Parts: sequence; C-alpha cells; structure tokens
Amino acid sequence: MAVTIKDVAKRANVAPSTVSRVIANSSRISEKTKERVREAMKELGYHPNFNARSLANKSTSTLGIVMPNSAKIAFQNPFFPEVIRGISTKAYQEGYGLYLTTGQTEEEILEEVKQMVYGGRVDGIVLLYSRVNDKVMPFLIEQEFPFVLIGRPYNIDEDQVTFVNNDNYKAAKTVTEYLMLLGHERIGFIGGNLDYVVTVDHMRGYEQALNNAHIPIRQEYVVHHEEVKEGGQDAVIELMSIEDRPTALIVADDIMTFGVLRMLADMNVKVPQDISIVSFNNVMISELSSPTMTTVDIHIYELGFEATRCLISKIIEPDFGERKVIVPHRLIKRESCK
Amino acid sequence: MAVTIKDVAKRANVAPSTVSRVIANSSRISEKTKERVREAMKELGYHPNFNARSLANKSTSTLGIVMPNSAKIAFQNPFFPEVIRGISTKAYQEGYGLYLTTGQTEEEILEEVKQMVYGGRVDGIVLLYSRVNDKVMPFLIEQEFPFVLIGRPYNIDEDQVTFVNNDNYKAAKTVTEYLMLLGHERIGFIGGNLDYVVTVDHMRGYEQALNNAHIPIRQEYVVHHEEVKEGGQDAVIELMSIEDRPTALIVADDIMTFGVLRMLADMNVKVPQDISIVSFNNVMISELSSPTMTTVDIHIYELGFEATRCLISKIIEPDFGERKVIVPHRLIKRESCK
DNA sequence: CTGAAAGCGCTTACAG
DNA sequence: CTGAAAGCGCTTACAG
Repeated sequence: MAVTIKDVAKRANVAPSTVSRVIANSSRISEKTKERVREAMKELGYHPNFNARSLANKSTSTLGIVMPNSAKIAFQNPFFPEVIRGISTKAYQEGYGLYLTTGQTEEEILEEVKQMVYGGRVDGIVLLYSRVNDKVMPFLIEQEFPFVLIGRPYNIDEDQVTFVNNDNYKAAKTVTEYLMLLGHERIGFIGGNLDYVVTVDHMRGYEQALNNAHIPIRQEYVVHHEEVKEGGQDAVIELMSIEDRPTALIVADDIMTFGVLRMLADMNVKVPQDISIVSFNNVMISELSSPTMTTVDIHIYELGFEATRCLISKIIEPDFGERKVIVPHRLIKRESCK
Repeated sequence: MAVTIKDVAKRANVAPSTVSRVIANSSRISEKTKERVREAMKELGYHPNFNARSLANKSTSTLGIVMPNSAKIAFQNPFFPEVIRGISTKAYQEGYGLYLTTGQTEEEILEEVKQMVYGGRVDGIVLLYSRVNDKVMPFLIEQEFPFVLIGRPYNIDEDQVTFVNNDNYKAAKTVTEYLMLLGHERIGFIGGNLDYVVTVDHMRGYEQALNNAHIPIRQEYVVHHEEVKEGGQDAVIELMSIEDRPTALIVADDIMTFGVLRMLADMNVKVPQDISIVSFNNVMISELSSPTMTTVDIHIYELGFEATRCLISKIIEPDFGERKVIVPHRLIKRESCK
C-alpha cells in the first residue's frame, strides 16, 4: 500500500491535519514542525494522492484540451501540435496538467466535455476551434465553466466568452492587397471548411479587399476543402480548369499549399513565374517547400500560450483578466509570389 | 452544488449503495429498481464525480502519455501527432481518457511520471520513445507500474517490458540493400539523435548491409542530427563537401528529408538524377515533396493503437497479454530514387 | 435483491 | 501553533 498522510503523521508524531498543512506550506505551522514532517515524508517516500486531493479540494490542477472532431483531419496539420506546445509550456509553468479529448464525432466530444465538467475532471478547458453551430461552447457558457476559445465566437455574444485569436479578416485582406499590389487581378481563394469561423473570416477579408479595389468577385475562383492533402490538389484542378485561370492563389493553410505546389508541378505550372501563392500559418516546415512559401505567420505557439494564461487567470479569479486577446500576425515573404 | 449519489438515492427511495450498483449495472439489482434509479438520475441530471470514483476505486480510466523531452523538437515531427491519434482511437474505444506530460527536460518529465504513478493519476503509461540511459523506464519497472514502450528497450532485459516496435534494424538494412541494388556504393547516412534506440538500430542495419556487400563503411558518410529542419540541411552541407560525394542518402525521417531536398535544390543537385534518397516514416506530407519521396512506411498510427491495446490488457490482467509486438514496415517507392 | 457502515486519502472549519 | 472531527462523493465487503 502506498504511504499516506496518516503514516507520515504517525512517524512525525503529529496529527494528519498538520501534515496536510505542511504540504500546503501553511504559515500557521512552526518551522520546526515543518522540518520534522518533511523529514518523515522523505523517509517514507510520501507522495500525495491526487484523487483524494482533488475530491477534498474540488480542484484538479488539470486543464482539458478539446480538439475539433476527427483528430484524423486535425492532426494532419502541424497547427495542433504547435498550439498544444504553447499550451503545454504555460500549463507546466503554472503547475497544471493536461487532459485530452479522444472523441471523433461532435457528439462524442460533447459527451466527453460533459464528463470533464460534471465529473470534476478538469478545472478549465481550452477549445481549439471555433465552429459555426458548435454545441460545446453554448454548453460551457450555460454551465459557467471556465474556458477559453482559440478562435472567435460565432453567433454568440463576444462578451460572454474569453478568446484568443488572430485578426484573420485583416490578415486575409492584407494578403489579397499584397497580391494586387504585385499586379494580380485574378486571385483564387482556396479555403478550408466553411464551418470553421477562421474560414469565414478569411473569405470576408478576401472579398473586402477585392471590393475596395473594384474587382468583381468571381465565384468560380473560390473553392473550399477540408482535407489538407487531397484538398489542395483537388482545388488546383478545379481552379486551373477555368478558362480565365487565376494568376495568384490564396491558400488556407501551409500544408494545403504543399498539395497545391505538388499538383502545380505536375501540371508544369511554375511558381511564382506562372502563378503566385500566399498561404497562412507559417508552420515550421513551410520554409522547406520548393519554392519556399510566402505565408502569414499567425504565431501558433503564442495562441496556445496566451489562451492558457487567460484560462488559468480565469480559474483563479473568475471576474478579472482579459476577455479577448488578439495575437498579431506577420506576412513572411519568401519565394512563392511575384 | 452538483447532484450526488445521495440526491438520486433519496429521489428514487433507495440507499446510496443501490444507486452505486445501478451505475455499475450490477446484476444483483432488479430491473425494476434499476429503472427507477435511472429515472431519478435523468430527472436530476446526475453525473458521477470522477475523483470520488477514482479514489474509492483506485483506478482512473486514464492513460498517461509520456513524450520525449523537449516537445519543441518532438512536435516538429508529425510522428507524434500520428501515434497519439492511434492511442487516442483505442483509448476512446475502451473508455479511457488521456493525460499528457508537459515537462521539457528529462528531470521534469521523470518528476511528472512519478506524480502520475504515486499520485494515482493514471492507470498506465505509454512511453513514446526509447532513449539510451533513460531513467523513466527503470523507474516504471521498479514500481511494477503498467506501461508499454513504443520502441525497444535498451540495456534492459526485454522480458521485463512490453513494447511495440518496428524492426528498424531490418528496415534500414533493406533500404540500404535497395540502394545497392540500384547500383549505389557510396551511400550516406543521415541519422537522428544517437541517444534514441531507433537511431542505433538504423545504423546497425545500414552497416550490416554494407558489410554483407563488402563495402567498407566510411565514417565521413555518416552524420547525426536531432533538429529535423536545420538537421537535414546541415547534414547535406557536410556530406556534399566530401570529395567523394555519396550518390545516395538514407535519411532518418521524412521531415528531415524536406530539409535535405531543399538544400540539395539550393545546391543545384538533382534528385534522383544526381543523388537518390530514401527516408523513414511515410508521414502524410511525404507524398507532397518535390520529388515525392521514397520512404519506409512504419505504420505510425498502428504503433499507437497496438501499444494502447497492449497497455489496457496489461492493466486489466497483468499476467497475460503479449509482451512484444512488431508492426511491419513497408518500402513505399516514389520518385526520389534511381 | 437491498441497506448500513466503513473506507478511499485528502482538506478545512472549529476549538483550544 | 496544533488536533479531533466532519466531509468531499464514491465503492464494497458484510449482513440480512
């Protein structure tokens, strides 16, 4: 059997409550006693039982991470490992552990979130996506459970949720303007799943920039795909089949851009000579493509880090802390635009 | 306050113990009572408290995932998301949750593992790496705590640990032989960190194949790097500076190969015309390089899935179950060899 | 088939 | 500064 607080108490000749206070490093215990108790803990190899603690405390020092449905698709994309790295770093610093959802469908995930919340399995949750018509967020709001969203709430009053996001609208607008500045007028747009808010924002930015320049928006220049691998490739086929081919492409995400580049190479279309490409994320590997890609660095790590910072402060003092953090983005110019 | 077993008991006019038995679906409770209790649970919106359960049960239905130190480096590589996906799938199927280490250094991680084990935070652990002189594994063995290793134990009796691995030795040997069959004799080897057992195994396979063919091993043809991005690029510089340049390269991992291809392109060395390349892993994105890469598919997802299967069976019945699973590998021929 | 009671290993008012 | 006791929300022998 594991050694408990009682064993330590006996050994140190004090009451269990005293041992508990020593663990919490209460100022009401004399240094002398503390020493003695700590000695006993060492000798016996005492380690606190986490579940007992959580039960008595009603707090777990654990944060839940909720991934979008279908980790299959999600994990294809280095975005997630990188946010998690940011989350992980801050969580470690503050003494929190990490608990991961494993469900694949939306219903499974909602069920898991309910378990986390009702079961007292975590103290707070970071939501790694914002999806149109998502059910997880309304649930969390209704329960008044501490959570932070990476992304932007959609169809929900912004004041009700703490979130960390990029200005994706502006990023897409800037990128479109950048391409126009380079002389492009026929600009294609390869977006992600339209259920995700980020996709919606990208679209709006793209359209706004075009509008401002009085360039008509052509529906055939806009395609959406979820799968990053096949998605990029399929999109290229669609767009390159148009008579009036675009001379520039905005791609939702770097990994998709790999697919785009691959397919373009197969078609013997040269980048950037024949077509320019800008994408989003600046994932580590994006500087290893041929040609290297021009992309918007959205500071993924920071998104995770900041989200965790906000979440923890919300757990500790629910009524203070920022409710909204916008992480700046930056256009990284490399070889794929002309 | 959350609704507890007591509230349900009152509502259903039974004792708390009966409610508990209904939750566990004990066969000793009549269907009629079960119905009544379930009704009450629904009406009150009862959800079991996870920590209380774990405490009474001494089991958590949670699996710990231990990542190699420095998630920074680890998470650059799609290997990890993909194993985790495999783990996640099986864990979900069996009703287990996932808990992640967050530490960066070896000491931090060991400390976290101790907390997991002593604190009763998880029922078992899957170790995502096997490292020479690792301290985590000896600790787990000493504690007789259920764990499974993805990789191969090193300097530890194989009978003492359950592990899931590829035959990395054979894979490297085959790959080397494949290149020799294509006519190559000057074959370079770009390996990962020599602290990892997989690297050691790759090396042995490479050397063995060369030996069998009576081709002398040249130390200058062998380089090691940990960072996948810079690593690949640095390695190329080293190898291409040799007077007697290799005509083929074996690269530890696909992402590294992206760096290698990038650098080779910068140097105007054509793949596969001037130099052939084989690598390992067959990560999703590896079919998107230019040229697409020939690589060994090690079935990463399956490694995670199998490991979790073994772990759970070990938790449930410690004395049965396989102790060793070798996941087959397969050479995927694409465009990078000639 | 069901209940009363003890116990899992902590924490925390309350008392002194 | 320290202790005795109650409580966190479950489970599980034991008894009937």
